[in-house]
Amino acid sequence: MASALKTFPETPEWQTLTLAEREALSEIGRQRRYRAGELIFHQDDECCGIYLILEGLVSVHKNGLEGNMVTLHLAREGDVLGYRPFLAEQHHLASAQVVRDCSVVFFAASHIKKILLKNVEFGMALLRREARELGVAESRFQEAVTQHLRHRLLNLLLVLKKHYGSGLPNGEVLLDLPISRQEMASMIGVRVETLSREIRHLTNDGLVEFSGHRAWLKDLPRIEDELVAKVHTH
Amino acid sequence: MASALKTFPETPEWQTLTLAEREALSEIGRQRRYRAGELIFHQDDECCGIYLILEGLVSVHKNGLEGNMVTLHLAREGDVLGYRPFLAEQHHLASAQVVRDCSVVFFAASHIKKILLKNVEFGMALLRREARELGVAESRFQEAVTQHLRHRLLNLLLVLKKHYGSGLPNGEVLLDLPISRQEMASMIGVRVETLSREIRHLTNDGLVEFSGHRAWLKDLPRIEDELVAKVHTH
DNA sequence: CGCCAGGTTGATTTCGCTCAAGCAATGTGG
DNA sequence: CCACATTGCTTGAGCGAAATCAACCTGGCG
Repeated sequence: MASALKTFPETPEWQTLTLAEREALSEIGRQRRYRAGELIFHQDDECCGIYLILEGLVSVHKNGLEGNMVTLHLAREGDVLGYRPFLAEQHHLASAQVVRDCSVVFFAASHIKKILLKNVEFGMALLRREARELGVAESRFQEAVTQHLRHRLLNLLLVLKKHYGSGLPNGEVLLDLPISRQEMASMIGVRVETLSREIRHLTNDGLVEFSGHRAWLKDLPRIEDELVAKVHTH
Repeated sequence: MASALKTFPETPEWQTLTLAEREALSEIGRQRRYRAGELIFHQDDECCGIYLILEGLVSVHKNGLEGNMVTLHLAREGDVLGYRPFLAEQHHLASAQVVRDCSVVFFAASHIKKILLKNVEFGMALLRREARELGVAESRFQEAVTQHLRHRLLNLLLVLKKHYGSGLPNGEVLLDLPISRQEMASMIGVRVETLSREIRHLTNDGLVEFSGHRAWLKDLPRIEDELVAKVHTH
């Protein structure tokens, strides 16, 4: 299965691998496809290895005890799933559900561990990656607890802009949202209805415009202003 | 400064160190004392190394743009501060403020990095530690966003119980709270007044009793029940 | 003794949730 | 092709939880 060889993404972690290691991984990686809606793994499942997404989109979410769900990540082409429980030697603490059809390669934990023990650079890269992820998680906690919905939504839009936004000639930005309102809501920890209302408010304020899964950021400077200055002009 | 040698805590990370490495660290570790209220490092400072707490208590908190503060950790004897920014190669994203007088050893980043590159087991232990921390952070986000104050407060009390609780003969638990209401409130992301009220509610329900910095968990079974079953009997 | 920080309480407001309905787009079976 | 479900999104009314603002304790401590 040499085809997988050239598919390793250009991330710091994979770049630390030697040619031999890449070839070995290509041999043992099990590739398969998932359709939208399928679960790649489920919360509380044992973690048997990691998943490299070659193509598609996956949402990683966490369920509370009474069905309360929160989305932790959107994982796309080039992203790796399940490395946290693998490194923590824990069961999965979240579920991975396919949003758009996926092609995924699975690497068994034992193989990755072997590389980790031999290739110090690989471990260092993972340490860095994890540490940054932890920083993001802590910021998100801070934001969830201190910031209003409006702020969190604007923030989410800017995050989505990175991957799904394209600049228009007039300076506005077009977002091709890959996810439903439900998913958006659960990323910032609110109900769908509340999200819907807040979108209306932003629209009324002339900051954005929504139509289905398309969104325009009409006034990027003002959006960014609000996020840093937090000047409420109501 | 061989005195520091025997002070390495019995955590998985330090246990991976060889005798030679411990001795080397003891040589280069700079020990000093901090008084309550002092800052060990400040958000946005450059991260120059890590801090091992030999004694005392430190609160790690993060400030938003408009003075909104959230407490991320309480670090005690044996805990390490600043390893996240060190591994992430970022500036500090939080401040560390002394709650109770501390004795702290500082290790410069370059020395730790040297060990990391030589001792794979040390790196693996850190990977595991970080990954678990990340799991905690994600759970906290989930909890902050989906759970009510009451739930979060009960949870906090059980967390504090681990280090500051002592069982009484009658089955109750006595907590010697090391922190102020302000600090408690900022750990669960609410205002002090709101915390105060919730404490009263819990007291009225016969679950706890508070007096200054002492708290009794009067009915542990019911507290634990509420946390898993989430049966609201109001 | 008065001061002051930390803590509590009360009144009011605001934000987001719940419950319920409506609506548009899509699918499905007769 | 139409009648009818289904699904995703929006809107409204009312409610409840926590924030805000303000006053008031309380216990150390100079």
